[in-house]
Amino acid sequence: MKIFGRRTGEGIKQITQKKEKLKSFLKEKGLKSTRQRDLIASEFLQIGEHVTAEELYREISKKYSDIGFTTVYRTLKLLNKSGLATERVFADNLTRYEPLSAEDHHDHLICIKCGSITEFQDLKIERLQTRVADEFGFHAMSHKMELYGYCKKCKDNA
Amino acid sequence: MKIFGRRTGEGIKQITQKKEKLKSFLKEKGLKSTRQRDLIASEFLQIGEHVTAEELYREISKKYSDIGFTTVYRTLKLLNKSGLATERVFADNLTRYEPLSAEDHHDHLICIKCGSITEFQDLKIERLQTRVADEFGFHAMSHKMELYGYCKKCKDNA
DNA sequence: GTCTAATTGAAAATGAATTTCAATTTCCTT
DNA sequence: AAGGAAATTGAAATTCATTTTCAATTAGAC
Ligand SMILES: [Mn+2]
Ligand SMILES: [Mn+2]
Ligand SMILES: [Zn+2]
Ligand SMILES: [Zn+2]
Repeated sequence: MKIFGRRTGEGIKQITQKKEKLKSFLKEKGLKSTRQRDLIASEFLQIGEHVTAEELYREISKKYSDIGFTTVYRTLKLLNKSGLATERVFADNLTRYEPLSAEDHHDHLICIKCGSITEFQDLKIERLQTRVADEFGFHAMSHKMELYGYCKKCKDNA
Repeated sequence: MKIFGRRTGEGIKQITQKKEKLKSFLKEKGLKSTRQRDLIASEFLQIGEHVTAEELYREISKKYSDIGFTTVYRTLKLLNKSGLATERVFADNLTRYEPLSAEDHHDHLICIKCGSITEFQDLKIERLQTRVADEFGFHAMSHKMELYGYCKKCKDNA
């Protein structure tokens, strides 16, 4: 099993690279590069966590009070379409976004006490999932797997 | 892997048994048995599928036009609390309910074309999930696993 | 610089889930 | 079998995240 460490915001070079990718995407689609999109993307990539539009908006507001919630919301949708972010909905039913590169599929452990989110990847499980699908003649395109419980910290403080 | 066939509504005896269980639950909690709760529970158990409150309400309305949506909604919550139903939220973000006995945990294959839902249970995967959790010092209480893709029928008709 | 189409932000709309409240019903007590 | 307290019901109102609308602004092609 490949263990993901805690997500730290990405390095400056990866951020620059991703922002280039966004620019290409925009040009390609006849969309425009704007100050807002640029700032929102930067902040989003820097945070690097699973954030809601609301959370990201509050963060951005501190520095740029002229950027509206709607634009943050729309930019996250855009990042999603461009492949730079994924939408995730966990048990609290809020839509969160996280930066994503094409390759790094992973699943989540979610603490029901403190809300912390840990990422993991387990190829054995992935293979078994494919096998299950096959047995039903089902062609799986994606999956969702989340484990809910108490994280190490919360378990120990109990 | 234990394969679940298509859910057919449950047998009359199991339904009766579950309705008894509901009655005990109500009495135990100081709640009341009512005509509405009885009819809603019956219909729900008979349908036996993953239904939304809205869907169940529409079904019930056909026979009993005096039963309101709110009561259906509240009764499903009640069935959930009493352990007779589980709440499930799939990718469409609607809350669905399905009859559940204490023992039969299972996960789902969901067709992104026709919406059909297939149930499966795979102990190997379950064990691996526990192992993943352990590696993180995480105490898993529950999990959610859904595979999205094309069911056999939709795949073949493509 | 001009022009057109895209973008922005505030406000309004949507829609599922939940709550409120007055009228009704259950069922425990006499 | 009444009486009465407490729970239930159904319609309507509310909540809350998400999404859409629209008039004003802006990007960027020419
Ligand atoms: Mn993640
Ligand atoms: Mn199921
Ligand atoms: Zn925790
Ligand atoms: Zn299908």
